[in-house]
Amino acid sequence: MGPIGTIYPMPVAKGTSLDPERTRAAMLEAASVVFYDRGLDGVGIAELCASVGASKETLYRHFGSKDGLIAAVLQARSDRNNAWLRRAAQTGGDDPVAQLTAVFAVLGEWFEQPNYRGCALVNAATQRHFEPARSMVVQHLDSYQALLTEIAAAAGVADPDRIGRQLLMLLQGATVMADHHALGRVAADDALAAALPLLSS
Amino acid sequence: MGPIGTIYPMPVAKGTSLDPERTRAAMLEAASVVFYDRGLDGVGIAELCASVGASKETLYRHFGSKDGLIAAVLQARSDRNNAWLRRAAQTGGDDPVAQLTAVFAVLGEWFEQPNYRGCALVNAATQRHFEPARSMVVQHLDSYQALLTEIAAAAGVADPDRIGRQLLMLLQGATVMADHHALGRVAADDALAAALPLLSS
DNA sequence: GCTTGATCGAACCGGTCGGTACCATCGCAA
DNA sequence: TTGCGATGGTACCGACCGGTTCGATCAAGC
Repeated sequence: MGPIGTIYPMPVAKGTSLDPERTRAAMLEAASVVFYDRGLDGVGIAELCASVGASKETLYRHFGSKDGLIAAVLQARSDRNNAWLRRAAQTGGDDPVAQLTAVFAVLGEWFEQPNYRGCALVNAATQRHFEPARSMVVQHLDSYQALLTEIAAAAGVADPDRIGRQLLMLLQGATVMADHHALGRVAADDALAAALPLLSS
Repeated sequence: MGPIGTIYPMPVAKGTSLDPERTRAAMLEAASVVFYDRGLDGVGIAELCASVGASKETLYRHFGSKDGLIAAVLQARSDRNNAWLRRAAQTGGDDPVAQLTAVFAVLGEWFEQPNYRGCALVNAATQRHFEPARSMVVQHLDSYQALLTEIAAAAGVADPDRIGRQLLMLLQGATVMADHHALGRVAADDALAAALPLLSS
């Protein structure tokens, strides 16, 4: 594993303020990419700061600690992924089947990206045993489950909560298999095929 | 996280040979427990050796390196888990439905164990990026998938490979959800309920 | 009894990492 | 022009970790 490519080339030299928020966002984005790709413990603070052309002091002023940075990264990932899925579901209009199909369609696109490494939240909870990660992954999965339960309820199933859990199982199972096997879009297609009958129960 | 409890109290003092194989097995067992509970990087060689009353030199003579120890631990885990599932499936006799029901029944028991932390192989591949873990988790999932595909084929489904993948998705999804939520046996029951219709397709 | 091999315990080494401190620098506002 | 706040760069610290080495110890076989 080589060093990180410079994502946000800070143009100016030493004491430029530029914009604290932009610096913070650049750190967040770089950390998000590299933590996802190489793991939470696979990259040090020094290398991360060097990749964005910032100093460690600046990072610690913005995030307080590495755990603080990790928490911010995971929160941003969770928010973005949830927005992706909900926006996809909205493209399905009022039809629950179309909503679910759209959700698994974007999952399939995600699975085929070359840098796909599974769910960042679940991975983080596995890699680190500090509490923020544990609670954030639970909250993250709850958000997914809420969306799937809404779809199930709209389809008029007998037990929306149960169907929501089963749909989330298929989603998470496909996420894992697409990571370790090179299934790509096939994983999403298989999951959708197994999921659709659940909406008619 | 306190120190590791002594699992295999070496009774004798210094130069006892006792049995090299027993010493090796004790190290393997202790490492398996603590790696699963606290993560591959969450415990050091020194603490691990102290917990079994062995010296680092002995560990390195048996396993060569920490990665060698990890590989041995993962191989043992994979073999044991596969044996569990296959033995469970055999209790279902010739009935594919009974076989699948038995498989998810043992999964449910596993999920409810207080030290349950998800699939050790998948977790390991997430925590470390060295190749043995990557290839071993693929082989591990392939073994699961082979069993499930056999069951699907015995049920006479149209596309056993596809059904096998879908069953594995449910299994892995339940494994993840039982870890992060406190679902326990419910996860296995939900997964089985979603899996059974797949055998009639 | 002597040799051989396995073992423990402890010291040691080189490297890495998270985090802190200090200073020179720069933009910007007064 | 002056001062202030944010910054980059660098050195540093203490802790931990994987791995090696060495001497002392003990059991077993010849």
